[in-house]
Amino acid sequence: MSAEALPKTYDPAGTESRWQHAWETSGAFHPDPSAPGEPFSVVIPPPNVTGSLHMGHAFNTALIDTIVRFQRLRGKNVLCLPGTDHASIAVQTILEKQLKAEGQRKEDLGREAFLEKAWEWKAQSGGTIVGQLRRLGYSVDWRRERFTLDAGCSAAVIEAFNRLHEQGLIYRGEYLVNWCPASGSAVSDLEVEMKEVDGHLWHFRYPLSSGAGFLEVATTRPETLLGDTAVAVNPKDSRYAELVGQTLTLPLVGRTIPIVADDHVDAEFGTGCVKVTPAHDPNDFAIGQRHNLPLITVMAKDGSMNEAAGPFHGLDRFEARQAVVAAMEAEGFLVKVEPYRHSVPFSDRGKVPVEPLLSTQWFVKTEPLAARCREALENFDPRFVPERWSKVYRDWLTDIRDWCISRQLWWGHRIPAWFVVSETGGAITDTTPYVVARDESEAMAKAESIYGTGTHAHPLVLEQDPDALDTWFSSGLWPFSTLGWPDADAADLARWYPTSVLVTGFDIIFFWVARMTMMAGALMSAREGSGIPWIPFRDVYIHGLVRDEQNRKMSKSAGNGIDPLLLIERYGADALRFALVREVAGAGQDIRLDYDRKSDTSATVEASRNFANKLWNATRFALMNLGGQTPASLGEPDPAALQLADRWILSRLARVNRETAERYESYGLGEAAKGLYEFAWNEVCDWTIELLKRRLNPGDNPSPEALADQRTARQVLAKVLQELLVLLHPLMPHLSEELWHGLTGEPEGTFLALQPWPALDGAALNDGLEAQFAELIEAIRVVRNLRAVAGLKPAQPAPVQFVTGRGELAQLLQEATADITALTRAESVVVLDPAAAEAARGQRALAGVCGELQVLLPIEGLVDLDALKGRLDKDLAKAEKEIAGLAARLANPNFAGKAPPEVVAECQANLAEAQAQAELARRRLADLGG
RNA sequence: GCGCGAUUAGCUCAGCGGUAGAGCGCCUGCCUUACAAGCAGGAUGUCGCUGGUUCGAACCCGGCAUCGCGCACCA
Repeated sequence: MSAEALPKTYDPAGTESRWQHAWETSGAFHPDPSAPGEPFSVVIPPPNVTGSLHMGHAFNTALIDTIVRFQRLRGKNVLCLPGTDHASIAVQTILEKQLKAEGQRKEDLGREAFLEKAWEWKAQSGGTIVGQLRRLGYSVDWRRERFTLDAGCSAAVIEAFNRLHEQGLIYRGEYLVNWCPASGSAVSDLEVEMKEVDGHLWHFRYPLSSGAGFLEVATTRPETLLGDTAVAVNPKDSRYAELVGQTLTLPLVGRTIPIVADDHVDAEFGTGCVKVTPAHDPNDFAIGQRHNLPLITVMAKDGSMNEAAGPFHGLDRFEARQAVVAAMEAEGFLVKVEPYRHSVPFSDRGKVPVEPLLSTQWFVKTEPLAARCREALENFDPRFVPERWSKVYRDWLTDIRDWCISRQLWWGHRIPAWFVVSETGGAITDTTPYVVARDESEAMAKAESIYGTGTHAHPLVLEQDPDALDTWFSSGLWPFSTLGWPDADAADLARWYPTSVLVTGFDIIFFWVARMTMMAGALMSAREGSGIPWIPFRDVYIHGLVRDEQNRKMSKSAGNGIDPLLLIERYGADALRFALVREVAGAGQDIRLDYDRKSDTSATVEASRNFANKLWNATRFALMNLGGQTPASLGEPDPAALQLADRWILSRLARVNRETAERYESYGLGEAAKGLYEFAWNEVCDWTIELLKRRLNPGDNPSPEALADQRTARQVLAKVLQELLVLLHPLMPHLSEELWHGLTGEPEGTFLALQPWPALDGAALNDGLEAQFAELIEAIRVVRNLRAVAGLKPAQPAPVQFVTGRGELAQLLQEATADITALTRAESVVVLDPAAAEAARGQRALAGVCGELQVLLPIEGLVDLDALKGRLDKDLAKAEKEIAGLAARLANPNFAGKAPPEVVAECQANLAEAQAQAELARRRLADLGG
């Protein structure tokens, strides 16, 4: 690319798609497991195929891609593996909704046709998502793309289920589960959300069987009284002590139920009597177990009342509630109704209250697995970043309940269990025997070994469990199923397991992180003897959520999501990525992305776009000034030829190189982004380029010295820019790739993405020089400020005088005279010692002080006296304020006595300087007055 | 109820023991041949409140307040 061909503003659209295409077709991110380099691997959290990606995914993507691109530059053998998740319940909900709109039910289609539709949906949604990920510039290996329901992942699920079952970690049984009537399936505890709702507390009287009165109970769910099998009181409650053991007659039903004593009951709450419905409430279930109470289920799986509900049979649970209350009132059992605000469990997906329902389901026995994970955590395995999330993880793994993994859904992994239905008259019942196997023939073999081969008239008949597995069961295998497990010899698995880091939001620590570690504990710990860790990732980097301008979590369901593509089209993928990463700071907090919904604009992303444009123009400047040369053809600058500004920026470059690498390495991504932004914009563009301009353009008939210096300036500019582009590449991959090619002239088949991280030039680091240069910058700023105060036109030259008694500073200014002239439009630059300045006293001049330096602009006749005085007054006030503070501190004997000597010394030095400043300002003011 | 986080400039957020910072916004002046998506200059804060530790606290410790989140949950 030539300088002339470069437009003045950066247009991301074409550039980004071109490099995305080039990277992918060249296989740049398709690693070879046998290639050299320390392995570094990440499996991406697979997005659900429920439509399209939102800003949260873009955020996650930006973070992961920054990390893996950095590691690639560091020479690691990097695998970043993409994929999507089948999201069993979510997708099925979507599809059923679609069917409903067409007046159909999934049963009308049948399982096979329904699954066909689901796969069609997957193809469409998955395609959209993959397109979005590509558009972000994700440097993943698309050739290894996976889907949780693909053949490999499915084989892994079957194997995992079998092994866990063999280990006794999976069992089937009848328990109270969270039943979602909307989706007609059991869900896990994690898929239940407690919501505060305004309800009622109904107080009912239950008559004692003896006829000697009543007990009063209160409930938020009157319909469940039909299934009551006891009333409980606290054993220490003297009011009811003698009633324990007696019985009541359950109203409407007429059943005789006992009064039991149980610690769970809070005597202080309400009347101290609790109706007990073991088949419809988890606490009551526990009470029922302790007291051997019968379980009476009064509700069907669709949320309606069943036969056991007698006259209420067929009513929906909420209709039944009203009907039961009415009946109770009619019979005189209703005491009162109070408004009552309480928590109700809702199904995450179905958006309806879940029903605790007795049901036969498959479970994972979690405690042994959780214990193993807790133990590993003692050794910081995995290591959470920020560390505080490890406590959240550990707490959840403590007192964990068994995990219900079966779902009455079609879309998902069908449970690899076969019922021997010939033993139970051809139907699957709760007592039908079953075998767990890898496939039907293995199941048959297993069944035959137990039940015999059957007879011709009564053959052994198997039927696979119709239910599917919880999606998170397969997601839990993701870090190893994607690498080839259960094939123990899989090259990818051998090379890249355990993965290096898992990057995900704190909202799925339980869903995913903990499930993955538990699954790995059961399935990968066999490798323990080999010395390879089984925990599926070394680090877990937890990030926050993207929130909208009103601080709400961005989500599709809330309708406040922002389509990342909208911002990408407007500002470019790099700008969006940079904006997202730059907002990340500190300890995994949420980030707020400002966004104007009316205009679809974002000031934050726009600022990043402007930064991209700044880099574009800096490179454009270089191309116009390197005389057609490249960094390689120019070569490294000769250290002996370097000027002050050269040595400064090279020192800064080396420091930024080191800092940036450290920040990328330690997940300080936001800091890395901010640091590079400041370095590039302020130090490279505002100072270095401005300082180099003069030397890059030596004018007509330049001297040999000027030509040599031009070459040095070109070398410095080329080196700084090229290195900066590498450091920025993880954050702005497309732009940096484009500019790097422009700068280096490398052919398309070579990629910045695969270059080595620039070696740290330790010799260039120079603290003293950087401090000195900061003084020079300050001096120039003071001059510019004085000019602005005086109202000088920018183009108008003015003489500049510096006064300082510090020889070293004087020498620095002397050396930089040409630079100062260029950057301050100085007519002349003179450096005086205080004695010489004394002789020149009385001249009309603008004066300013900075540190031990006095800056004078003697511009007779042009001076606005008031402005001049104002400036000096300001300087004086500032110095006096500082003097007051420092003097007070030093006057405190405790300070001198207890503070570290270097702090005291610094304080004294600062005081002396402030006093000198104040003195200078006073004398100048006096001069003006006279 | 238990736990976690936040509270700093108009906005979004850094800073986490030694005299308060950035970006955006705002004010002033500039189309200076890299960039007006820009350049130069400037203003802006009892660092939530309250005790304590310390020579010294935005920073450490105790309490309180407000907001947010997670877990648990009493019918």
